[in-house]
Amino acid sequence: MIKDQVLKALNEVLKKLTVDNIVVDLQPPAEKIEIVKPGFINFWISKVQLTSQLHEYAKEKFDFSKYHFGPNKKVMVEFAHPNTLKLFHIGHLRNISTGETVVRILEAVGNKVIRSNYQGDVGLHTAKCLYAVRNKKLEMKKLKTTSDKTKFIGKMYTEGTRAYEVDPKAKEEILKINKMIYDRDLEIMPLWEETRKWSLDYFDEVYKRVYSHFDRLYFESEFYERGTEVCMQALKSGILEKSQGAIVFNGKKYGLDTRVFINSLGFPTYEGKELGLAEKEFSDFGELDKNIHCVTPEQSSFFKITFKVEELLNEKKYKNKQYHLAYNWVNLKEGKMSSRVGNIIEGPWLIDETKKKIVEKFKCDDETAEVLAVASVKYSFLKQSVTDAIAFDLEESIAVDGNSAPYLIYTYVRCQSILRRHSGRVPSLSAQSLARMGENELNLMRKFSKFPEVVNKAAIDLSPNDIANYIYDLASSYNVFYQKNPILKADEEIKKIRLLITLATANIIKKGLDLLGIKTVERM
RNA sequence: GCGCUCAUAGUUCAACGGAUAGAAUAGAGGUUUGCGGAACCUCCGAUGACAGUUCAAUUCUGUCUGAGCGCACCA
Repeated sequence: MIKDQVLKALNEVLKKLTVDNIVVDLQPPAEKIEIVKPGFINFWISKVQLTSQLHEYAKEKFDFSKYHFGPNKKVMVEFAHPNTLKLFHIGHLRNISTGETVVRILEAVGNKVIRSNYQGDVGLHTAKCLYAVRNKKLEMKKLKTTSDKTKFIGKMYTEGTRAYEVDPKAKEEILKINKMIYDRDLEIMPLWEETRKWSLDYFDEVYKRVYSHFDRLYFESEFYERGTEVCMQALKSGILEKSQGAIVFNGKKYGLDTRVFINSLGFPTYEGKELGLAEKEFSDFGELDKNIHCVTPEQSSFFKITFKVEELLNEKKYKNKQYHLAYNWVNLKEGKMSSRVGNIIEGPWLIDETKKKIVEKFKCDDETAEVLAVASVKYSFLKQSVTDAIAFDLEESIAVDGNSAPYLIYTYVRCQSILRRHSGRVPSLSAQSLARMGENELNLMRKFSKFPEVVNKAAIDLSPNDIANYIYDLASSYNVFYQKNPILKADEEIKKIRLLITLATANIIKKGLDLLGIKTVERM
């Protein structure tokens, strides 16, 4: 009974809409309006509107609506975060892919975005590695390439970690080295600096390979003095308190955990250093509306607390401006990666494997294979929600059909190929061609019109997978269209429409992939 | 013990209070020798359990089950 009444009511609404001529004023103008069970009014976008959009897209003009976090229109995205003397593994690869696309999406909706990267170059992990490196000066001299040096460091890190676990004497020694690094002891500094440089060179190669770069590299080693100072201030003003020889934040009254900022030896912990970092990040580039930290979810307690302390220190500067984008892990299907188990999958290695498979399957040249490999790997991460863990399967991640980057790029290349064959200019549509427009064409054009909405939603929700899923859906629809409708062999009026559609499809795929930080190729 | 995530076809993912729960992959079978078949089509197959809120629940709430993670001097 109620459902019937709803439909009746909607009919009244519809009548009213028509009577009041509201329909005429709709933007975009509606082609038709109809009532559908169980209670919807559907508005159909007019051909005129769709066609004008089609012309825009054919010219690569995309008008994304603006989205800002505040009046400065300025955002920092902090991502990548590899630690020196450790491997850049597939988790980092997901991180950097996510961070890079978030940057590009936020830029597309009108923000000035600063790319930053906070790297752990001090701490126990460095001490463990240097412990093993210390007596291998001769071996070090023989290492020439970045790749050799990286492998060497990886081996040393494993060795140091093992020694730390099984040999109490080694453990003691490593803790001593750790303190030496903090004290900038001249005995260890040259070694620390040299190996640190090796790591950073290696990271640079990776960044370049996946088309990322940073406006500022921050290092943990920069922040222990300033971090300590800020903690002391916070202690004075009662935000932090002393407890069992350490300086801590007591989170109880805020329903948060209690965490240590300065340990009982007087060293700042990760938390302590973070306060120094925040101060710097919020002043290096003027006023920020938002600082988005792209970091795994196990840090959520850590961020809740440091954000709280920062807010208590300076409400105006920090409140509601810090954001933890908890992108999730890449787990192996067999379980979690860990250096202890020795099942870490290195990022560049994964790209290499994918590349091999692409060369083998498609016989393409090295340059093309490289673009496709990076695209495949990035896309396999980005097509999923950032906040969900990925169950990583090597075979599947290097898959090149189905919902994959090669499929999207293939569709793009196919469009380009058609456009190349048609040497003439792609024309504008007349009223005559508008009349000849069929349902197949209109369906695709309706999909085009969603692109700006999707990008806007991706910006608001920080969800690049919306864009990935959208372009996949578009590519797939175009391929169906292509299968059923001849383009170059159609008669003149229809051919015009279909060429424009082909061009718009190619442009949207290219732009969409670009927002994901993925390159396209012209032939493959 | 307290807290935070998550649970959808065999598998990997979509669906952000609305319409017939979409894809990919795996499996089975196809595409009048057509602009790129790296494509396209058909079939097969799913909401962890029990309550509640709602005109309407995969979506919100509660309990349970299962998985992951975090809660004091690592990062």
